[in-house]
Amino acid sequence: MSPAHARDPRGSDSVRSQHIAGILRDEILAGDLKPGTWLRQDELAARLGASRIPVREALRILESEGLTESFPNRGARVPVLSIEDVNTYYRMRERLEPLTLTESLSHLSDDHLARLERIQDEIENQSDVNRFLLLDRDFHMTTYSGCPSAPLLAMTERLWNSTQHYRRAFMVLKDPDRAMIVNAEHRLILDAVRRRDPEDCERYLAGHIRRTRVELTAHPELFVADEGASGSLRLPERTSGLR
Amino acid sequence: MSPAHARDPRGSDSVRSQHIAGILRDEILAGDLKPGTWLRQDELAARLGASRIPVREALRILESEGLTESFPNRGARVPVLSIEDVNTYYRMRERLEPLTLTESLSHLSDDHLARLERIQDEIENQSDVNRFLLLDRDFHMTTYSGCPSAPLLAMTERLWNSTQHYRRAFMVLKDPDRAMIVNAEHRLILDAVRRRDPEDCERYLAGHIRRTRVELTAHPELFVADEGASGSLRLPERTSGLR
DNA sequence: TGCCACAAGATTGGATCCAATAACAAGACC
DNA sequence: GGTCTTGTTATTGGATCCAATCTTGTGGCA
Repeated sequence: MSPAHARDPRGSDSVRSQHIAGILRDEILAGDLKPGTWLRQDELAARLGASRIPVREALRILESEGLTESFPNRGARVPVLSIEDVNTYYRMRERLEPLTLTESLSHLSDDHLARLERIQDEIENQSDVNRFLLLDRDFHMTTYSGCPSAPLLAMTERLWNSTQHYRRAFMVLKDPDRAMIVNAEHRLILDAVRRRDPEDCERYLAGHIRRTRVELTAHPELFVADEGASGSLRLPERTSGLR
Repeated sequence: MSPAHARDPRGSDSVRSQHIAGILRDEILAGDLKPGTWLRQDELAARLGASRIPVREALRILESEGLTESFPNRGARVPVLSIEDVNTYYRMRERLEPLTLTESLSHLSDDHLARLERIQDEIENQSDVNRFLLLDRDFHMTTYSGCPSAPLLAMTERLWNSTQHYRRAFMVLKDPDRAMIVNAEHRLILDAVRRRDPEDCERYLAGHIRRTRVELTAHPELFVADEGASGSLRLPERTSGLR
């Protein structure tokens, strides 16, 4: 995965705000910017050598991807999720991603399958946490890559992005059996994909996500009460009523 | 539903960009701004009496809600959805909204139930298309209003917003049986909600959405090939690979 | 001591001006 | 005649400055 700020200058990154969004996206997903971190426009502008305008735009772009949240007159930060939030995100994933996968299924080429095989092989032959996170994401996204619906793909990616930090926090808790279980699940999914069997795809993918959710939410210590990062501040009350 | 631009000036609309976003949101959902319409920053700034900066921000806000889409150096427009897009949005709804409803179920008060009863009564005693669209949305959103998860609620609302225009276009095709069917479905959902029965809630809600999808996508004439509105322009190729 | 008013600093929001890019049209060259 | 090039115009993107808002610290007062 090439870092966004190293792409072809004539790509969509020729627009400064998208370039900045790419850098911040990488930093958030890599864990350099943790939940609760406030993203000051001044600071970012200085650090990235631009004015605050493209930084503002970038923060909006990231907000639309679920990677930041912003409060009027108060700024933007990396969202802090409660254990309930993460639980719900995973429940959403359990329902949505099987759809993404079945929509993708008939469009996957043999090249895709070969690539999946390679990725899974590598997953089984390494043990670095960050490497696993990258490969795992790559594995699933490759199974989804045939999905012809851009909105469905975007939503899927958004759900992954939003929970990335907690997935990482969970992974550092070593568990001797986990690798074996994950690999078994991946192999079953890969086999169902190879057979183009939508029912088994849904079954094993939903199971994979569900089991991860159950394990993840069994560790409440991964979720700080709320902002311990910087600035104690009353969060705006939740807009409950949908207007 | 009070129009956004008439809210308390000390509300979140005290920020100009959100005020503008509110106005445009209403205009898009009301059908005044149709799919394919380009949203020129200059024009909007002049019409709404502001500079282009808050307009830009507003367009980003709307983009994060799925109500507009923007292309670098080319501007923003109301998205034009193909019949496949709408089909997929509805499939997403079939999976997600039953979850929203079951999450909401245990938090719904008797007041909510009384309100649902009133809304459904009114739905059955009127025949105006726009009034129906408002009431129908109100009915479903009220059933969801107990959902404690803000992201899930936001995603649900987003899916509704994105397909609003096509729902309206469908409604103007008169069908003598439709009202009866919709009312029967709503009554079953309402009953299941009253009984706090998550299984029946899921069943009847999923059926309701699915039947609507099937009927809607049986009318390909509702979906123009692509932009017939203004400006023929090559759309940027879809970013297929998810990086 | 506890609490409210008020002022100073920090931070975001908005307006204006300028630069960069894209769509469009006219003309040169083959 | 067709295609490539080259200005022109419309439109978006970015920089700088100023205004509005929020946070925080200080002091008065009961």
